[in-house]
Amino acid sequence: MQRSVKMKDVARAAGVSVMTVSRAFRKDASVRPETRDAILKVAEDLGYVFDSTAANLRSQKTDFVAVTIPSINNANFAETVAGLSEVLSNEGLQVLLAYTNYDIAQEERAIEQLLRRRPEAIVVTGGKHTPRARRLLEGAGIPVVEAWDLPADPIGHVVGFSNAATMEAMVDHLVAQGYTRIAFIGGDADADTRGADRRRGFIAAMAAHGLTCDRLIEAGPPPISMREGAEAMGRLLDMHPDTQAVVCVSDLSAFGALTECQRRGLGVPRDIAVAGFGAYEIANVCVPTLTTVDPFPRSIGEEVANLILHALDHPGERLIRKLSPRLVIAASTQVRSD
Amino acid sequence: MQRSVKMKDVARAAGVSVMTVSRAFRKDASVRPETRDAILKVAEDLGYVFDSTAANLRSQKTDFVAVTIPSINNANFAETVAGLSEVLSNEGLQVLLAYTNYDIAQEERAIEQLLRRRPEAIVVTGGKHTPRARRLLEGAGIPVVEAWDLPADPIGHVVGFSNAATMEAMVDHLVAQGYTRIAFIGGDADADTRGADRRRGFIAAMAAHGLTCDRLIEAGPPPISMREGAEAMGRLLDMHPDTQAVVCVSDLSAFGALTECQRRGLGVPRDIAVAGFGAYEIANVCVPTLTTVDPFPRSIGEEVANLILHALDHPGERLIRKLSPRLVIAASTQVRSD
DNA sequence: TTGAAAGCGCTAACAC
DNA sequence: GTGTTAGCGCTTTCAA
Repeated sequence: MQRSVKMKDVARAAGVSVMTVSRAFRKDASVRPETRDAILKVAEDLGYVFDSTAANLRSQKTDFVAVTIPSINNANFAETVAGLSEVLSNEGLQVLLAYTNYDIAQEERAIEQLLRRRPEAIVVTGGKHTPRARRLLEGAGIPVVEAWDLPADPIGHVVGFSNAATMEAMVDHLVAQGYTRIAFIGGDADADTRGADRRRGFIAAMAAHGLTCDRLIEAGPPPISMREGAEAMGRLLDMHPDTQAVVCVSDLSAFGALTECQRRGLGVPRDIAVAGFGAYEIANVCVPTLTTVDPFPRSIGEEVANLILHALDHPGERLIRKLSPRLVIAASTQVRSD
Repeated sequence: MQRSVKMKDVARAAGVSVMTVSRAFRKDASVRPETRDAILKVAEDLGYVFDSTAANLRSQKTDFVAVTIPSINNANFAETVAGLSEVLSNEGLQVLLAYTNYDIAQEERAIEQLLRRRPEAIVVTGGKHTPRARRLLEGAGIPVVEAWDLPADPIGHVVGFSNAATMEAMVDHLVAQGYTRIAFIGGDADADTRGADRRRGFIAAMAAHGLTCDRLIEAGPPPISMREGAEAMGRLLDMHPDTQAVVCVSDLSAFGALTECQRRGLGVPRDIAVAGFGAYEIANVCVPTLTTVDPFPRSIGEEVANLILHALDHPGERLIRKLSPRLVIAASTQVRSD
């Protein structure tokens, strides 16, 4: 089969002008239906594949939406991207994805590369960026969406929630269950900004209840794995054996912590309560089920997509969509009453 | 900041021709170092962002590598994409990702859309495609890689392994442990071809040992979740309470099955052995740790990337890279000897 | 509904 | 090391 069959070749074979072939490939253009069918058949027979690169240049439209996420290997961000892709692909838009590895310097590089592709809009995870990244986004001339966070000084649109505030509800719940010696397991404070916000929220919520906050365990650089969660739990139990409850920065580390309790013969929640964040599937399947926070990651993606579609039609508007994660109370933090 | 600052504007501001600006943006081009630095500074000050769409058209190079995966929300495929992206991005190549939802009709549409973007190479997961998808790939005139499988009739290059063969080692191990009444939990036979291959391999391996294969549990359309694994395990235990071991199509369903045993008060491996596939992190963290098969998903991605880099320099060669997954024996299938 | 001419913003090719 | 000319494969624009 031929490489580089062009519109011109299809046009010649179909006995029409290139412009008519061009129209035949656009669903909204006016071409006689029989002409279109004939052209598409000829194109298929010749093995013609439409060349977007040329169309993009001439029409100054790429139908790309650029997205940065910290890591592809994270069920929450993957869900967001899945929701985003699904909505956008129905509108003929394609996601162009880049990873930042939880590093704003890498984010800056990713943003620069992505903007060169001339996307219609760009979505970044989180609200902390290098000054240059911020400048690039501000000057891009396209809708910018910051997701998964509520930046104090947004660049453009926002679809997110307060990571810190989710910890209030969590600590309130634990205190209501009678726990007072509560620990937090999380990553390095500065790298994963959403995790750091949760830690900050945890500390604030403990203070609001007049509780001391002397059990903050560092589990290393993000993302915190199950194994790191288990190791951190081991250190916590060694240092503070009288801990009554532990909040983990994610369900993955929480599950790791849970297994460490299993290995040590500690009952959850009988001897110690464990909670996570993210409403990963495992939280709902493991034994006991894990108390967690559901940030509705797929909805975030869908909301971002809908916001972009709206913003492309209504330039100038700035939309802030504040979402409300839900505390999901499960067996791992509930005092049994039997 | 200005939208649509072009090379021409940078050239004028820097007092050089556009061609010199063009050269300044290519690391290999010959420009006087001082000239380049001056140009890049002027460009940054003007807020110029290089336009790939124009460069791509003129140079007939996009630096895209197209990739289809069944689902983004799968740690194994995510690892493959991560390995692929990392190696390719070092060479200035960017991954353009599309999802198929384990559906070859959707794969065909994804391939068509991806080829319109004129990628330098295309990677598809698996070796089963619609006739038209196959024709598109064959006629694309770029390196084609089928990954995660060993197709009987490859389109181009291959980086994969025999999913069926992995089950031989698994069944051999279980039989060596003394198990004979062994079940398989998997998805619908036709959708997830890799899962179907594992089931086929399981059946063949059982036959090779002279064992009957009357415990094949259908857990629904792929991907099989933890929850579906748990439900399938429930059905298995209800129908065949004397089952001694169960092989699950993935670690996620295996973990679900494990939790179902926990809920029913069955000891693993004391009362029943459980094994999975994929070497997901959970297999190495849960209690007991799960016997599984490690297909080295990140290596698959890295191998694919290296193969593509080689193929771009050596057209005409056809490379078949056959990988060997490793059986990882863990606590969940080992008869305790204490 | 269809066609002809012009050009999107870069870079290949060649000249100096 | 730098500049000039032409053109990548489409779509915009205008005309019929």
